[in-house]
Amino acid sequence: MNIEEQVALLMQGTEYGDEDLKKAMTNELRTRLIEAEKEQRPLRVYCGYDPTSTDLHLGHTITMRKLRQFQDLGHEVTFLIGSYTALVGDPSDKNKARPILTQEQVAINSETYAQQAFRVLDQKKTKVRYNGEWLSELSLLDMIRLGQNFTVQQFLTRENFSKRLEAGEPIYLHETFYALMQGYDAVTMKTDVQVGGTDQLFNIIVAGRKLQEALGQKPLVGVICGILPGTDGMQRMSKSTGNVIPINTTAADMYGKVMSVPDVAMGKFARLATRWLPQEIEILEKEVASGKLHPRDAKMRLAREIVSIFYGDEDARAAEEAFVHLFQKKDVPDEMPEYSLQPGQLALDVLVAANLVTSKSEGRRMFEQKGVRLDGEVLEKFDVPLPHPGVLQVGKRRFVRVK
RNA sequence: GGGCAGUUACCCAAGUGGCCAAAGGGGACUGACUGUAAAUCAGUUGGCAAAAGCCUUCGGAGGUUCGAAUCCUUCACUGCCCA
Repeated sequence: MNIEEQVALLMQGTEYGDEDLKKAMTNELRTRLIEAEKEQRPLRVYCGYDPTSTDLHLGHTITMRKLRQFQDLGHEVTFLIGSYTALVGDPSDKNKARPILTQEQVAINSETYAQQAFRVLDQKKTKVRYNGEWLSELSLLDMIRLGQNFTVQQFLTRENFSKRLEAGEPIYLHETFYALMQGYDAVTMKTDVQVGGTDQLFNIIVAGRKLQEALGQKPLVGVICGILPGTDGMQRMSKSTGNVIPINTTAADMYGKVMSVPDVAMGKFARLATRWLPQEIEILEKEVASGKLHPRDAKMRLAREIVSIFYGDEDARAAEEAFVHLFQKKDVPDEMPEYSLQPGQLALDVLVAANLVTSKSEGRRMFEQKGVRLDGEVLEKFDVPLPHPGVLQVGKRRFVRVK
């Protein structure tokens, strides 16, 4: 791949909210790549992760995908675990009381986190480090010195803070430390390129670069990945909005969840979550735009690609088959939880006992709304015993095999 | 430290003694239509109950009242202004 192609790939899916900044970063990246090639050395690339949660979803993996691209081009990638920054909490997800993690928790979380990450990253080529390594060494005086490089105004112009200021929401002092700590990470590792999400724009572009410059290093290139929307296609994928595609699920579930993503978000998924090259995506989009390819079929390719990243080609193919079987041919899935019917058990009670609904009231509503089916037949009555064993379905996607 | 305002269901938000399980919006769910897409339409959205109804919920605790989300006391949290 020539340098221009590399730049195109590495900048794919990035978002800076400012064309000039994007241009500047693109140019700097190009320069760095040329330099590295000349000097025969890999670029030092990193992205930091706070191991606050252990359930990774697709949204978490977009920066990993970006790291992987660098890896594949021969650069040196560090998977930095924010063992210390996790204690502070990123201001970008405010208003949640964040439990202070103990060292053990951080260790455990990091372990599972990394495990899931290595489905995207090449484990052999990845350095794993913890920022507690150097951050715990900082004295108060060191911290003050770092702080001397920044003004309160710089922080207040940050959208995240200015919005809250305007809305009269709290901004805690410690939240400003977070950026400093991250900047210090970049300095310590003599970073060439830092990858992060748009929520990290400030931390990377302002804090990291400025601090490196102040301490005599060449400021890093920030590669800011765009936000992956969730299954609703609009909002950022996050657990709290309930629109996530988890990593630790089944191939079939993942396939289905990708299929439920609205068409408009397909481009973002393709650019952020697949191994596809810029030209390939372009061709795909053209075919859809010209009507040559049905959007559904394009999405099926997308779903298959994403599933195959995490579960391999074989499982991805099987997931696709199951999907066609289930939704396009309106069949029932092969695998589903089972429930043993108690003699004389009322239909409503079966729903509750089999965890198809969370309360009897909800169950009643489902009956009233004709959302309950037994072997494909709508059940009307809930206060009678379940007529016979079979596949019990609530809504479109909740199934239990009653025996 | 002082003054003022606020805390309502998943989220935003109305409600200032009974007609309040609590308006409206968003989200979510169900049904129709479809490609598990979008858009649209109809409905549901605390729990128990077939229903009438009963129970729990408006930041926490206590009180006034026949009756409290609404009034009083106190505690906690947040914002604004002053220091």
